[in-house]
Amino acid sequence: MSKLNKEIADIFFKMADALEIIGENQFKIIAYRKAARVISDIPEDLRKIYKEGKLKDIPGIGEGISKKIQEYIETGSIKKAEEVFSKIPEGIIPLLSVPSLGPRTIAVAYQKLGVKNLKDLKKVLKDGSLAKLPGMGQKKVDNIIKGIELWQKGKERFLLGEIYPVVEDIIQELRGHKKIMDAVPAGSYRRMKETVGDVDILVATKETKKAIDVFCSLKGVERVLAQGETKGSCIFEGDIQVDLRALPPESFGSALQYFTGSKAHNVHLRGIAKQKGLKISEYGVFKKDKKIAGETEEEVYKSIGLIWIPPEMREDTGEIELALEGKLPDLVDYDDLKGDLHVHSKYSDGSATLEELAIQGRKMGYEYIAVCDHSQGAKYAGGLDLDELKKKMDEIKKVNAKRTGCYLIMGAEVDILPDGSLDYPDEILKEIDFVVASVHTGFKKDNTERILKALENPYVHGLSHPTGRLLGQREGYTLDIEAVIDKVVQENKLIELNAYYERLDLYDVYLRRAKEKGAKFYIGTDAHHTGQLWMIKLGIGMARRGWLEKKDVINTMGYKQVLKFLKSQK
DNA sequence: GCCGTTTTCGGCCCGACTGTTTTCAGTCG
Repeated sequence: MSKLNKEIADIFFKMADALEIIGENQFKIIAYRKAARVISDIPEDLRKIYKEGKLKDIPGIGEGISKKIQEYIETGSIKKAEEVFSKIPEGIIPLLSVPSLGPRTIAVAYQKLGVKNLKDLKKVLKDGSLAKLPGMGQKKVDNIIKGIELWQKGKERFLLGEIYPVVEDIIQELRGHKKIMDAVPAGSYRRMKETVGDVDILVATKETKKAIDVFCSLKGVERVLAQGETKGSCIFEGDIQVDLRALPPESFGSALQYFTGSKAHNVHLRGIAKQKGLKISEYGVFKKDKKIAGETEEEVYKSIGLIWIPPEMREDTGEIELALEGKLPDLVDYDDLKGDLHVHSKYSDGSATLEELAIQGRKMGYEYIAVCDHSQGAKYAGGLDLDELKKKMDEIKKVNAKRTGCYLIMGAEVDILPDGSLDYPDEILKEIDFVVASVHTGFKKDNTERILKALENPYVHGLSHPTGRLLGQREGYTLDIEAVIDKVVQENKLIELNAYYERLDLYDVYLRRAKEKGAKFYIGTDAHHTGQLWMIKLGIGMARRGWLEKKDVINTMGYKQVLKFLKSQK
């Protein structure tokens, strides 16, 4: 997302929050949130769209908001927004995310008790003054106090890759139980979002209470928070909260659809249902009082005239319109990949030998793994000098000749130097079967020119972790991503979808953009030991979020075909 | 504030639960 888009989206998000506290019309608030979300999802700079006079073509942006965008582009601020923000203190807006505390209560606390921030709020909770106000009471106050504790403890979301193995284990265990007919994770986890708040799992069962009891006594459970008839909630190792909902099979599909979200996707679906005189809830699709669907997700979608939409696409960014026409993309699937195209070995900073990688690759059902170790300048990561490079080439030939594992492809992750040249001379690059280039230094500067130049090198196949982001640690480096994508396409190069759990780079918004522009992709885990190769699943999830199809991802080719393809690129 | 095969005005997504009440407002997912 461009810097401008982010600034404007942030203002609209904040406006929605502020208007909520002020008590503005609910639908106006929804409109601002929708506009903010849509803007966050647009890869092109709003300035460009504005100049083309096409702001109002963006769904969710009409007369009022387009004028405000124009005002921001021309003057750097929005009068209406400043006016709204001046009405309420800065410190109370974040309080909206405290569980059990909503905009109405915040407004009352501000107006009647002068609460301006978290500190003030804690005071009026403690001294009993909030409890005395009409409509309030001790129980409400207690819940808010608990809410604040929860909020302060668990502000950050988990990275998908941190919780993925834990959740997969839970799912396997639940599925193994005879009273449980099916167990499926829902929510942002199922949509494969790169960060996840808490995890919702749904089970289909005729004995809901029993299923909840099974869940609450799983081996990984550290603490049981709630254990009722249809819902259970536990803290698992690593402070991961998992909620379980047990449902009868006849409403499993509608519940799964409902709890998978996203919220925006569901709101849109309900609008369509309503137009048709139908009603969707977690219990099913209803025509008047008659239930017409609910057992499977497929029939829920079908009942309102859509084909089933893969969970990773359910963000209301155009997938519903396509599903109405029956024209969804045929997404790359979790078992489509024939190999991993970015792995490190002991030669640089990985821990596995070449043979170990080959053997593990075969176990995973791969035809090949590309071993892309660091280049000579990357001293911090044990980059290979020219002698080591030669040695590695020989060893790869030997391992491949033995056929004990999958094939290894001789690769290198070559540093892009500050001037845009590469960290091996061309006559060496020429000998390497798969050359990916990446930036590992100089994050503060604008890296566009440097990357564009590197992409002109005839021996480079692809660009690795293009934005350089590290989730929860740093934003990507400054980069004109549109220019980079254009260059990749123009030079017939590949873009990496780096599946390492902290990277997931490129990510959904830009993947879609790059696909639209005709780019091709490879997926690599950037694994540094064999225990990280499973992360390919995170990469495929992200690919699906970016609407990539099998034909867009070269890892779907077999060994010979992929080698041929790489040769054809030079 | 957005939007349009019942509409340029009058709609805009649904149900459960909780806590405060005695018919409902607020919060959540």
